[in-house]
Amino acid sequence: MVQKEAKKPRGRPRAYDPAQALAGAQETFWRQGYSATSLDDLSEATGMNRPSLYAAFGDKRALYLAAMDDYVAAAQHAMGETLSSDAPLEQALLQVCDLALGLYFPAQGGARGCFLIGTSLAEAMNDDEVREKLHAALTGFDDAFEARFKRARKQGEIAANTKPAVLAKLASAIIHTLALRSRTGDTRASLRATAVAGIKMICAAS
Amino acid sequence: MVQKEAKKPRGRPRAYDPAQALAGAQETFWRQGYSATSLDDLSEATGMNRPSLYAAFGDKRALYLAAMDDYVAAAQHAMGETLSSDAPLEQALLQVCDLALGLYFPAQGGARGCFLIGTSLAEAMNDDEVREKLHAALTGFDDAFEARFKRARKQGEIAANTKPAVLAKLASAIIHTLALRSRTGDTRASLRATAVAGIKMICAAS
DNA sequence: AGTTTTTTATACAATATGGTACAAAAAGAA
DNA sequence: TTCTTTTTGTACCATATTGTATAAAAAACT
Repeated sequence: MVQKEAKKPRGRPRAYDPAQALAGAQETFWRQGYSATSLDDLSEATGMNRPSLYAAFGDKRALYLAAMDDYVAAAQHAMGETLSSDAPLEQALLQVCDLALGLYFPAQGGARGCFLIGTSLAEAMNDDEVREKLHAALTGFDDAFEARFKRARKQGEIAANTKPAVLAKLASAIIHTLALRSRTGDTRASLRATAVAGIKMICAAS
Repeated sequence: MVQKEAKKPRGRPRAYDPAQALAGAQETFWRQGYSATSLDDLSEATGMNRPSLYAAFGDKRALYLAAMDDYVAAAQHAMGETLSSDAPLEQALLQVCDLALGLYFPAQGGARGCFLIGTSLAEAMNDDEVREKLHAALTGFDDAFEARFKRARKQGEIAANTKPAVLAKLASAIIHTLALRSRTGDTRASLRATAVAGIKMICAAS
């Protein structure tokens, strides 16, 4: 246990939970996009009033960047966990796709696609930091796939003359098409079928 | 010739060219996104003042929808032309990717990615008509690929037991990853390499 | 109890934004 | 020339939006 309630802070206690507030803001950005989300929307989604929002996260842009970081960190972690399992390559890749589909099709509230691709892509041209963060995130996913393909090659799951970096880009392309299409009205089942076909092709070609 | 200047209209002549104005508005939406583009931006980009904009296109949303239609029609047309050539499958697919890359990396002004994926995806959650248009556009690209794969199967370019609809989705996935990544800072050369690898894999697996 | 510290809640200011009214301008028609 | 038609240009309105000032509230500290 990591020292819970180590010491009560001095002033009036916060009326919100920071992590929960960030999650609420993230959800709102996710659904509406960055520019189309107002501070009133964020205030309502977080349960925080305007001055508290500013004190806790800074301005709207800083809050969005924090939401990006949160999303990327969670996705990276989950992906890393999944790909580091002992499952065979094809199965592991499909598990990553299912992980993604789980994010894109939440249990309640209707399809929402990928937070990054759905919202950051539009802002990437207006904000260099957003673009760089997005680029770094996509590259990070590539790297995770590449590491798994390297292991697969070493373990003889795929041919020795295959290129892990290239296979990783193609695996990412599958994720990208899921990320897009899940936000446009495609069904989860149809996307999973595409993912299965893509993964089979990648593994068969290796 | 299709009767040029058939008859001069009655009132004061327009100070703008409608097609050129639409192109200017499209470029602005493309770079900044829908929500982040103001009427002042559009007024400057088109060279039209506000009332003329409204008279010609309706409100901001109608102008954006017109820009979507214009983009989709042009893309569909170019893709159809390219895929209807006598070029072998692999070459034709690569030509489509080069077509896309040409759009995503204009001769001047820096990379901008795909208009649809870069801007419509963010609005798709706020506007059903945008989402449906986007979905129809992506499906249209799928269909164009599928038609070419069907021809390839009939002509013996690919195996008889392949599924054109599935291959089309995977070809679209290649386009999608190019559309995304070109907006995040990837180089055109690196994306073309990914496209080549993806197309080879699709054709090899068939 | 009184002081200090931190957060909350309300209100407000400055600007940005979407959209429109209205008169002047530029053309053809009579 | 005079009238009609259509577009332009400016100004304007109502609202939305971002960001902040200020005082009350809620806690710990002395």
